[in-house]
Amino acid sequence: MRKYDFKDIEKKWQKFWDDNNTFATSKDYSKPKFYALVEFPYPSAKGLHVGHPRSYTALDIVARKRRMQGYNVLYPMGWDAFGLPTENFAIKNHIHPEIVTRDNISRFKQQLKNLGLSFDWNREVSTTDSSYYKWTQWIFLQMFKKGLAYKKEMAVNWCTSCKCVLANEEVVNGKCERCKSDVIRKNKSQWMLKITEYADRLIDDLDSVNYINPVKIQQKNWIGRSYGAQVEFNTTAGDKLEIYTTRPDTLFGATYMVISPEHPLIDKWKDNIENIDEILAYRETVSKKSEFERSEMNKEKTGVRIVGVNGINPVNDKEIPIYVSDYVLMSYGTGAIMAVPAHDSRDYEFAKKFDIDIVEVVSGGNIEKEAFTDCSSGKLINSEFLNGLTVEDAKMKMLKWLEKNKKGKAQTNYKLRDWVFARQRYWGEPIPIIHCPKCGEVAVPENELPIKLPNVSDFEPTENGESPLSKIDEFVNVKCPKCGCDAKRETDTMPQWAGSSWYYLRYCDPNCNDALASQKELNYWLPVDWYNGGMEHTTLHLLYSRFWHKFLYDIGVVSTKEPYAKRTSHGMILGQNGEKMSKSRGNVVNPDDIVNEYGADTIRLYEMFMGDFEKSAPWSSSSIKGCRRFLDRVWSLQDILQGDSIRPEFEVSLNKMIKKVTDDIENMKFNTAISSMMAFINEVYDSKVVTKEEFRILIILLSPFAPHIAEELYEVLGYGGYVHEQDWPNYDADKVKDDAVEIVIQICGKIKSKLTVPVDINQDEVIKLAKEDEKIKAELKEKKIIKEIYVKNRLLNIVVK
RNA sequence: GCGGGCGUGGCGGAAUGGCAGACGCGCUGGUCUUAGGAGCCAGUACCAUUGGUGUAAGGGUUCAAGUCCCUUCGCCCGCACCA
Repeated sequence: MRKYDFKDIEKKWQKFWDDNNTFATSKDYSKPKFYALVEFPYPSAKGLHVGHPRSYTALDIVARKRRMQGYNVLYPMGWDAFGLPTENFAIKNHIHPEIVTRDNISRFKQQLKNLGLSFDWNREVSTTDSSYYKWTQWIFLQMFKKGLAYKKEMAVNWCTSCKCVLANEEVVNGKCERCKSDVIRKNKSQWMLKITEYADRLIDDLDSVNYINPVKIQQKNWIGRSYGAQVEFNTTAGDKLEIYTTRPDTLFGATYMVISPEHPLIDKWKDNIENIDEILAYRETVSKKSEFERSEMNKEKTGVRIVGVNGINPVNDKEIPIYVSDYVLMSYGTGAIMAVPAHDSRDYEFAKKFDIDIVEVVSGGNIEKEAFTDCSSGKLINSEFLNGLTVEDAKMKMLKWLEKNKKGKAQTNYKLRDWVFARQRYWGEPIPIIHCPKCGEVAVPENELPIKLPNVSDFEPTENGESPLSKIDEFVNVKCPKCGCDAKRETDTMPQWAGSSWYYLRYCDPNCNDALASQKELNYWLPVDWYNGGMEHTTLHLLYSRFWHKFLYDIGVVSTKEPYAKRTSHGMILGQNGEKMSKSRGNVVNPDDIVNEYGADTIRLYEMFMGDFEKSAPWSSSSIKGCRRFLDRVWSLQDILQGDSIRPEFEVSLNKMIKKVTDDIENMKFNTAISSMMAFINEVYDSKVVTKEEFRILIILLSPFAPHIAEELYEVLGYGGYVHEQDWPNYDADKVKDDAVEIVIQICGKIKSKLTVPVDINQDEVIKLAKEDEKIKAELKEKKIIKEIYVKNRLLNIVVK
């Protein structure tokens, strides 16, 4: 037998698959389809991370298995290639981002090919190709036409280093998610997408998809729907002050009000407010705090009472003070609240500090000590017509009262904000809009798409924060498509999330010229059957792409309400020391090195074996040797090959292995699938023989995990054909059971003895046999049997006194 | 603070409420070898003498709990005053 030369073997089969287009998606639409999707990578200059293959190998295994089970499988790959790091790299090194992107893609592609992943490379897409972003722009135009894309002057998150607007989601602890620089607030007119219009559907339709639970929960929390009431309070200044509350039942307990420092009524009341200087000074201090400081400050509440204007509680006409405090946000609800210190912990803290009345209106807590916020127990008190009701009933009754007396109405609010959809950068999709002095914002005619990025040498952001595109006159100056007069092109570009919001649609028909993909292909392939990706994309990419899909559904482009039928998530791979891999920690593992030293099959196997797929796991350079050793042992089975058919005494373990591997792949329990194959070959080695058919089944089961060695062995052993063409083995349900089983005999739940009995024997026989057992006899002596519990093929528990 | 998850040998991790520690790493001993950082074989939770104890700690449900319920502690992730 020749040595297991993984380098030759892997090179040989990778070339074979490439030359023969082995994994090209079939056009045979009569077959059942299976669309497997993994998040396409951002091709950074750093190259592939060992985390990438974890996700890609997992669905590669599923895809390969499904092909062998007769499905028409689409398993594509592409590049999410617009984005800041490439642009910053380009600026620093004076290389055009297009060239940087091209080089990075070719490196990534080679690295992926070295892993033997069965992607259909004929369907490769890149978000930076103009034939691709033509359709990104097209989707934007459809949103613009439906009023979902709009411009708005607003305070935006401004990264001082990137010189760029960030979405709320991209700001982490007041710092830019990418470069960690300070983020400040800046007023700017920005393109926005009205994702809030889809908030309800983005929550409610989660019921129709098979996502792992944490993903559903995170999406729901992010959207943050709450049901409550909008209530009008009169003020002594005459103006009405609107507040939002989720606890209309506690209105009788409202002892003061709070408005946000940015609230416009402050300016209106300038002349009524006796301490206006103090209020404006407070507003000034607050505005100077960065978002980060503001959240750091949340230990101690601050605020100032407005002297000269009071609010009037609509339910009892009592005058109550109004405060200004930064614990109320202008961006949520109405920017004003009624404060019920007895039943809200923030209001409680504030009231204690400013010595404001605390009126208990729900019994059951101890308001001397803390706010009572529990809604499930307690009855209303001190609340006139609500007294004695539960919180739920009181809410309903108060809502009716408010509506009847025209003091308020039911109102649903969301934490979700509209999506800031513009970046003042070069390396992104140009927004296809023209600003005309007469017609305003005008859509670029669809036949002029794509609006290509002009090829320039200077892509540094401008000092005033405008996009570098604004410096290019021939790009900027155009005629208005409507009236023909001189107009200017929009120079902002789209955020990185744009291209990744619909890439799974393009894979269905990547070369389509007259639509983002043809109806026929979309109808056949949608929805994605299984989408795996990281938890870090749950609130950004996943939400955005669901939003775009729903919009495309509404305008008739796609026929499913949801893009992804199933969403799973892989855990992170940590460094050897259990910390996140990073250059600064010096714990980065380069997949190329592992492929070189151990081979692609070994790294694939190891990443699937290292632990629970959904949990993070530290890299171990010694554990990986065990996986390599296993492949060596599989290879060496050739030494003990003897005989043809499956030996009768191996029927059971073979069928058990088939069942285990088959089921475990579907449940993403790749680690135990592999361990069952390890256990099988250990058993085979103990018998010193493997037969041709036993070996063949093992090779087929192993092939999705370690495809190169499997192809090679299949060929070398002369089974005929290729392993990837074989049918996935079925197990025989009758043969996954042993003839005899070992049954545990317990006395009062403690194991006292074990019996080997024929499978499926009945309770009476087991009890009879147990009572003949010497150890059990001794245990039962002078004891009274109270109860006998028999679990078939497992145990007998005798309870005695 | 809120939401989610987790806590099992020296390590990664297995266990439809039914034999805790599968499988792998590491370690120990043996074997083959000029050699072994290769291979193969055996052993490997803890305490002790038959036997007993063990799944973060404590309590509960059950004939039976790593698994279900309650309390506490610790770690990880997400969100940060969302009224």
